[in-house]
Amino acid sequence: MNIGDVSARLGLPAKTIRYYEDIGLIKPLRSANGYRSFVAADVHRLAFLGRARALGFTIEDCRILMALYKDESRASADVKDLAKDHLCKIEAKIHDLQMMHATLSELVKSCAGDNRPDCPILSDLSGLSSANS
Amino acid sequence: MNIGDVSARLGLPAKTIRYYEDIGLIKPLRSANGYRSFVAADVHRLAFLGRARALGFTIEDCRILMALYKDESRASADVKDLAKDHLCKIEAKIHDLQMMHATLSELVKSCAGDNRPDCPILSDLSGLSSANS
DNA sequence: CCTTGACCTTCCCGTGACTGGAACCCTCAT
DNA sequence: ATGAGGGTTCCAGTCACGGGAAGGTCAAGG
Repeated sequence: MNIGDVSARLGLPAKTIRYYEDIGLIKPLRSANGYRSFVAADVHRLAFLGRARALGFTIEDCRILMALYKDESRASADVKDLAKDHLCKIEAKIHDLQMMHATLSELVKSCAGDNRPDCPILSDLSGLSSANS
Repeated sequence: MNIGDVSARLGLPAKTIRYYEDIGLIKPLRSANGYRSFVAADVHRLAFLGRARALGFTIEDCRILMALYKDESRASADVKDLAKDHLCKIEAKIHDLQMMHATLSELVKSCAGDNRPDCPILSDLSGLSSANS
């Protein structure tokens, strides 16, 4: 299989696949013409990568996860710890975003949104702690 | 005021302040010795920037927001539109993260986390759609 | 006067995970 | 022969800074 076929089958951009080879995550063989030649195992690794990335794991996490996957004597605790760690980071990000969302949606709600210049959003950003309530 | 004072007062790293000057967000004067010399207006702009960035606005959004702030004939609708747009992006990110969180926490929950190798997390990543239920 | 240490300056490289684009090669059909 | 549609490499850019080197400046202490 050429890179285009793999790309279409997995929904991963060819650029991304080349990048993954660059950083050593996959090592596809080459055809006589220099084209990358992907076998089933390569496709499987790429699919694994795609799913792990879709869950938000970093590339380095993926490297570790694939090593654990290959290691038949792994402890599932190691995998779980990695996943829990990642889960914490996700939770932290959600929390941060929810804080922003709360503040910003308050401001948006309180802004008239007409053609007059008065704007509580700008007032807040400029440091005027809405002293009109 | 020197950069260190401003940095301490606003909680913005000096590096960040220099970067903001680099990209034209602020234009502090220089003392005879070449040091940046911040006046109240600069500090105010930086504080504005700090708050906007804390709400997750991009630098380019900040540029627009500061222009709107300076423009006394602005329409608050323009500000509100920008903020609503940003709010949508935040909501999208939260949504994505919550999807990841849901999937991943299910997987974590179903993983024994002991010293045996069997691991539903790896099974899922490898493409085995948990066919044991 | 000299030194020390805390500031400040510029400049360049690195981050993460790609994406875009240029310049070129390979293959097949017309 | 020529064009379309693959593929290849390499370089630069993204975003918002952070790290660190090499060097100038300033106030205090010996």
